[in-house]
Amino acid sequence: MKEFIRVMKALSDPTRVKILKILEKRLMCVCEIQTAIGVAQSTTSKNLKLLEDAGLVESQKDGLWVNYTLADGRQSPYAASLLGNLRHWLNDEQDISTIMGSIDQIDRFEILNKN
Amino acid sequence: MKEFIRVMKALSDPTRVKILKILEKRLMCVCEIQTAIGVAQSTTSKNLKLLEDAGLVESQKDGLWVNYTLADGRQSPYAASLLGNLRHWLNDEQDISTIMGSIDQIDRFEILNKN
DNA sequence: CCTCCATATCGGTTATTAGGAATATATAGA
DNA sequence: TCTATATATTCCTAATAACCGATATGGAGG
Repeated sequence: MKEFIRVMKALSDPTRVKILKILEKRLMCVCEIQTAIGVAQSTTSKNLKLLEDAGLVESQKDGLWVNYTLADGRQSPYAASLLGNLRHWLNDEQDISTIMGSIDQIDRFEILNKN
Repeated sequence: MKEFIRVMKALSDPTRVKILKILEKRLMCVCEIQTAIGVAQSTTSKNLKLLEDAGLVESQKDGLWVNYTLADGRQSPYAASLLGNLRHWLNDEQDISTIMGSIDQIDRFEILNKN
């Protein structure tokens, strides 16, 4: 039950759903994701942690970067099923398609974090 | 997006998931559901409203009773898909199977609301 | 060792949510 | 019309969640 609830909770926030949708396109580091969805770095990081705990995304360190991808679904059947559904869902949403269209212009080497 | 989020939010609470699981067995009125899951009447009613707004359950008045059933899915494709998945999911959970096993002993004509 | 940079974590604030008790609504029956 | 009953709604409280700014962590390079 807890595992199921964790997945549903992770999916019940627009910011996190947006993250999952852009990761359908390609692997991204935290700062690229942050740029794409437009929230603070700490918020991005925390949301990614929630998604990872739910088995929806996976991370891999690469030097200073941490690259996130959609999970392969081995950790949670609920996550696997929902990730599959999400591929067809929400693609027509204005919100989502705008963000997904902007991804090609996002490049980690051009991102400077302003503090 | 809002529709999707509503469904996910509705599914991210154990009490509401329990309600959906017992409705897989049969149509039930509010007081039967309340008895099955063991929360206050107002809580039951409120959770049913959330489930109905998400397109996961439907209600029909029958005199004083209001009977709830799982929705047919016409209102929301997200709800339809998740309801389908839920049928196979969580059946082995201790929590769930106990509640589902108790349903046969619940009868609206034997329920007295103690205030 | 010192600094820079990407990411993670902490602290605090505000908004949302779940729950119960009490009250309101509506239907059925005397 | 009066009463009893099932459900919905309101009000309040406690717990949870989302967000940001600030700080901590840890790898890379000088």
